[in-house]
Amino acid sequence: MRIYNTLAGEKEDFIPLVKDRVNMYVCGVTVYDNCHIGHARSAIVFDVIQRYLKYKGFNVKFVRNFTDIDDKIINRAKKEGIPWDEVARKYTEEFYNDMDSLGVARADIEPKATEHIKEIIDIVKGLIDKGYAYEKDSSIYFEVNKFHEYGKLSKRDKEDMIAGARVEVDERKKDPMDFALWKASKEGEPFWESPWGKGRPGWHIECTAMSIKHLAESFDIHGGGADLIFPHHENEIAQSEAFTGKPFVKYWVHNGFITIDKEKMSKSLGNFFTIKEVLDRYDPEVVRFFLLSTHYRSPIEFSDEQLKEAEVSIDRYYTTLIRIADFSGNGDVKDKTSGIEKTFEGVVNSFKEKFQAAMDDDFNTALALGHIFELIRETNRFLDSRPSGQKPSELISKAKELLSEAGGVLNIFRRAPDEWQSALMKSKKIQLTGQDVLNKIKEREEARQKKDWAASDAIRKELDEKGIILEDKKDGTDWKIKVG
RNA sequence: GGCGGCGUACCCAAGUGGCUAAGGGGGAGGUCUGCAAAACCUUUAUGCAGCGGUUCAAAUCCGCUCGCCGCCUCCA
Repeated sequence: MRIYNTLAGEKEDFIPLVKDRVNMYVCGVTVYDNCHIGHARSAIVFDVIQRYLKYKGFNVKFVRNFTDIDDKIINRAKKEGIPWDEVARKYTEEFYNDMDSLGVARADIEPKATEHIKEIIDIVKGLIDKGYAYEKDSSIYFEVNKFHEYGKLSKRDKEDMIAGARVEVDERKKDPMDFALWKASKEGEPFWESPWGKGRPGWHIECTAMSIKHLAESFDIHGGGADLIFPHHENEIAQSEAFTGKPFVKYWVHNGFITIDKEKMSKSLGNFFTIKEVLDRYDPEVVRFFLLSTHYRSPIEFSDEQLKEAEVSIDRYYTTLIRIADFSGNGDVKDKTSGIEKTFEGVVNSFKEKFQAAMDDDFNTALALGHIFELIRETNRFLDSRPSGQKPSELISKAKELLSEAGGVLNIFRRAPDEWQSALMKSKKIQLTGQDVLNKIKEREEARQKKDWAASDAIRKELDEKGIILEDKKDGTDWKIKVG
């Protein structure tokens, strides 16, 4: 297995610190507002990574934190006129609502910053004792100059950054690059007692405290969005390695951004969609599929067109499932082994290997989906050849299992076709009920018996305009939701 | 200004030295059908931003040019 390691700047063989075990920490969200679709990408990417590692047989311990104390939370509380911890509680709940919809599994441990104040204070104390941190006006700062490897993750040196002239000037710091480990609280702000007076933790220190506590001083994978590389993860490395004297993380994994008109989706630009807004129009599985159809490190352009394509793709899967269910095994081709069967057998037998090879190569979900659709196409092709006998039945059920297994890793393709149809009715806000449609089908069938094609086609057209497609089959007429 | 990434068909998107450049969507033609839909078949990049170079061999490595984006500030 190979993983792109931001620290190394290239793909590396994945060798966990302890054989067969993976300790993994992913930066979660700051709970001050509803999540947007960019948060969904990060959550889904690491959800799939976590699922795949478990699928491969690793004993995975997955930690994803909540930042529940921060300037943004305090500001939000002021704005809404409610207590800061009420803001955190509310948006933690919203986070769960969104992530549950999207099929993002709960992490094994989901720690909160405010539940680790003691651990944070201990680490800050330790850093002061070791000479890496200093106090100024009851706040504690990490002295970046003392940590000589500073910049090794983001690949830059201090001079470059200062030349950027965008470093915030804070008179209390010895050096503009120094960052706060502990912030003295201002009047009216939330605080915890500390050896330096009333204050609260800085942003970066919580991840050091929580990852060390729940995983170890050194662990395997640390993930998050690419925008966390600097300063957040760079600072985590500095304070963690200064504190423990050990390498902090072996593999740093970062997901790319979602863009709108080629620009990064972000709160400050205002060009974002919340998860709730998107889920109002598309089924969660569609969103998930869309996000997995591009490699996790590449930017992905958010667009209706692409979401509709994802919807069509998923529908193709469920349509094939229906065809498989309809397969009787009593085709009229008595033939032993056709060329089509040989091809199908080959695709079935090589699928798992190809799927795993794709996922083993830095979690290439886009390639994995390509293999999935090759299998779907071959399954349809084989079904079209109307095979009969036991071997075809076995091959088809094996194909079905393989699709289901791969879908399980990506956490898509988990429903029955009729559940998918119901979900589409909801997301497309179709007003008709199933019974309405059946009545129309019956009416049309009567017209068809009389060979009144005009009346028959009028009904088809009427339903089509309402988003319903009719499919005439040998033993009756089926209907489905129009996708795309 | 510093650092980094990207540019593959009409659209999306894999592919980072070597069989005929995955897969999906769209278009065109066809099979099937009362007509459709679905499915399948054929077709849609002698070429991977451009120009040079390395190599027996490059979309893939190197150099330059053009274009786009990100990070350097809270940010998934």
